[in-house]
Amino acid sequence: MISGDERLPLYQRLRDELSTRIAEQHWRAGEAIPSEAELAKHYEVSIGTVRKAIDSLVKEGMIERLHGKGTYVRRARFNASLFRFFRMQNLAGERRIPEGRVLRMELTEAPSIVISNLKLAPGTQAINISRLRLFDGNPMLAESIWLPHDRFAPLLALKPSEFPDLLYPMYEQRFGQVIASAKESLTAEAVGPLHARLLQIEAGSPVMVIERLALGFDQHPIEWRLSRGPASEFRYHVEIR
Amino acid sequence: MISGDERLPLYQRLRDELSTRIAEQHWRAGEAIPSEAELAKHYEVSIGTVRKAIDSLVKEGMIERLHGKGTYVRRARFNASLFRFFRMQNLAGERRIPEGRVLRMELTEAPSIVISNLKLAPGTQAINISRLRLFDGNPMLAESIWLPHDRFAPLLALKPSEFPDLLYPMYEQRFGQVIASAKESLTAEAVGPLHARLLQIEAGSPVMVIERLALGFDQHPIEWRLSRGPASEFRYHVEIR
DNA sequence: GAGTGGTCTAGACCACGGT
DNA sequence: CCGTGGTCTAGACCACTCA
Repeated sequence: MISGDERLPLYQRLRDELSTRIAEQHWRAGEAIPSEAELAKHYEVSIGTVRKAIDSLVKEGMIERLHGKGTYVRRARFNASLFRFFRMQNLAGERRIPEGRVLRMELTEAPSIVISNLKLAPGTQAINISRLRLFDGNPMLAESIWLPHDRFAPLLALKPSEFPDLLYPMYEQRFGQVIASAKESLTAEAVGPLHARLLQIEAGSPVMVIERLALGFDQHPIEWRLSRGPASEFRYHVEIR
Repeated sequence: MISGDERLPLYQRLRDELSTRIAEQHWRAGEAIPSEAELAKHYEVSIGTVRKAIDSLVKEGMIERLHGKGTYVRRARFNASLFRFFRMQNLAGERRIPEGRVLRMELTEAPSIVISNLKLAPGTQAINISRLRLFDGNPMLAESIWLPHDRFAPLLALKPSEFPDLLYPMYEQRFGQVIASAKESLTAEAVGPLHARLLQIEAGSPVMVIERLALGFDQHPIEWRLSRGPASEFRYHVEIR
């Protein structure tokens, strides 16, 4: 027996049910969910219906099938996504993780664009982190990261040197905040004096501007960041169908 | 009876079979393919297998299901894709088609980047079109379009004023070249003197550079174009999962 | 009402991963 | 060997479109 709107198809209600369970961390990231046969028996539906529900969750990237082993809740895997931006300069096409250097962190009143993106109440304070990403000591990206205070308060106790290069795994381990998807938007602009200095490029030269809103499984906003990098180092690829 | 590698699953061989038929224009764009029941009978497979094959073609965007009507071969619908780049400045979020003004067309030796993208033999000549796209008379995009001579030779007889605003429908109607997908890549740069003049912007201001390789159903390259537009007018959106 | 795609079932058999 | 997901079948019934 599955709850939910009776008018919806069974496999969709089952999809919602499983999706909710995963979002609630009933099954954790990296763990296997019950087998298809078990789910079919428990929810009293045919195995074909279970497969259809699971199919859609796989397509959404929430879970992962491993033939002969089971169906697993996916771990956050955003590490690679950032690399879509970087021009692969290394001959081997290496995917090195850029060094992350935190310049400043403060609790401050959130500007309106952060308020609306993180869905905060007007006048709320939020955590703002300024960070530089570097390859071989060369600045590649200047990031301004905004986090809601209520979910990330303990973060303020950290020293800049204690931040890891990749933040999302830390969000998951220390705060239980799993990034499931993100929306990005890209523009370019002539660099201003502040970022020209940070990125060590000539004032007025073109920079790519990347806005990213990172969301949890239940679509609630977790982090908003604005990044700038020298345009010459960026190339973004898309396939249109 | 379905041909193809016996080791591949049935539904995948059926997918390939249907895909080939569509690419060969056995069923034309806009027409319906046979019903699921008919296909199941003809190929002597169960209807579930037919549905799985059709599912994957739908996901690829080659065909489209219309409940109660049939399954149709998709028409090229690239008109909308270009708009992903434009900042919607109109309050209503209108999707107007920008005017296309052909500045120059010539048959000339293809540069190496065109050779490799269009898979031409070295030293081959190709058709090059310079075109400006405008909104309300304001230049938005300067395009340099490259086409293989063998497929598009009759195009050279056209006068600049005879070109339509949208080229892909013309490719389809006059040359039987259907654009099925495209690969794009985005960068930004400081504008050079030539494009500054064309786009009527200040020399050195940032422009978005969009490279697009347009492909047919069988993945052969049909058109390569390089477009530049003022960065302030562009915003590109992506969802990462 | 005839014909289409959409949902759902119950079960057989295969391919793969571990023990 | 067992348990997992992957393929495939044959058929019932529903929802939608159009004449």
